[in-house]
Amino acid sequence: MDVKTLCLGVLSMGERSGYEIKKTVEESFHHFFRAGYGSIYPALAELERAGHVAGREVAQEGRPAKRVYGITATGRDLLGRTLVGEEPRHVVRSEFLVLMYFAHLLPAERLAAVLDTMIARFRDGLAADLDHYARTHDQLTAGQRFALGYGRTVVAAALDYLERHRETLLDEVTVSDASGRPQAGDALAAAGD
Amino acid sequence: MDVKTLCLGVLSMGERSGYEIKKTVEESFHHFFRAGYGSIYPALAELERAGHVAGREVAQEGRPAKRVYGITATGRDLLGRTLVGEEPRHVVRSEFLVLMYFAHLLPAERLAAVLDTMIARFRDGLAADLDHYARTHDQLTAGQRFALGYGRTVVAAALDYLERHRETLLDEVTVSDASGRPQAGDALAAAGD
DNA sequence: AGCTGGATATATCGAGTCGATACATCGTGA
DNA sequence: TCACGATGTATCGACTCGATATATCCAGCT
Repeated sequence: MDVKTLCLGVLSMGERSGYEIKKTVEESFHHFFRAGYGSIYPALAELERAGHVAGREVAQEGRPAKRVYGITATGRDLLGRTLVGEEPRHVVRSEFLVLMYFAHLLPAERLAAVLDTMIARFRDGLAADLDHYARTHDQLTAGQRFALGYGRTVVAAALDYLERHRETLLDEVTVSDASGRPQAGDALAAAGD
Repeated sequence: MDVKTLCLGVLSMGERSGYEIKKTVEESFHHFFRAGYGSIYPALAELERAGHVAGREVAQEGRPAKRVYGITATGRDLLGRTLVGEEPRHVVRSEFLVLMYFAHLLPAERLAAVLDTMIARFRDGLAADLDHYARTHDQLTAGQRFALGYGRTVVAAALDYLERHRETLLDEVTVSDASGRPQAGDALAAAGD
């Protein structure tokens, strides 16, 4: 599934501009999908060229004019066929966990800082999520509640893991650093070659 | 962090060919990172050009010759600096959850099939993971145990959520379909193309 | 009055990634 | 013998990401 399909899906819930599509994705798909303008605008252009969406200019007072897109009948058809036809992918790409995998190459302060950053990020994300859910949950479909609930559950589990293993990891890494193995900070300081 | 850094990291654990790097990533980073040949081979070529890794041909009997790379001193230095300097990203891209978000556009059988596919995938992944962990856990560093444990915990939480909400979602979607709203399967059957 | 920062809005470019594919060698089992 | 799968290197097009440019308007500060 590419951003084209995502746009069709969002537009199936109502007319939106490119900017507003990105806002919707950020709010509703926060935990499991993202899309930048560099993907959205070309996708919209291609969809319009193919007749799956129709755009029209909308003047606004107090802010720039926008181009609002609506999904067409063929667009709805394409969306249905794409959702049925593609196998469901689910990919995690975590540079954070790669960093943790190589924790023994990091200075202890850096390790602690990274851990704290992620804990804060997950906490904030969860709070924003809960807030968004509370404001909208009575208008959501079963599928929307399911997807949002999944994200919330998984992030909560991740946060819990981080909080419960932070100290242990920090201790173990410090101990093994102290036991003779050189740490990256040292190597760096000595690296003068 | 790009695949170049990933390669340096893997090579810091020992010499490997491009093919073997991919194997290592699949085994050890299964839950949180992946890299294809289309990224690994160019990364290796660029790293060698810059002097961060050194490659040599190794003949093998009974299988094709391979080109094995080892990390150099400047490579180790670059790895340390990169791991310290980059902010930790963590991105999930789940077409599966987008699909669930739009569950009301899916025929019930398709929805059930997608759910079952994901449950099976997570179950298998978890089993392979447990197996890999059991075979290697006494040689792992604290950071490696932490990263692997994170992956295991999060996948287990996801699997649990899926198993506990599968029936509910299926019921709710079926009910709302029956209550008059047309479903994608109908639209598709009527579309005649 | 003037200036800055931030939200709204569209658009593009280069760098990097992904998935598919091509090619080649060798062992194993039908 | 012959297809298949594992090992191995390599590349190409399509797509995505992140940064950046441009522009308008409001709110708040000096």
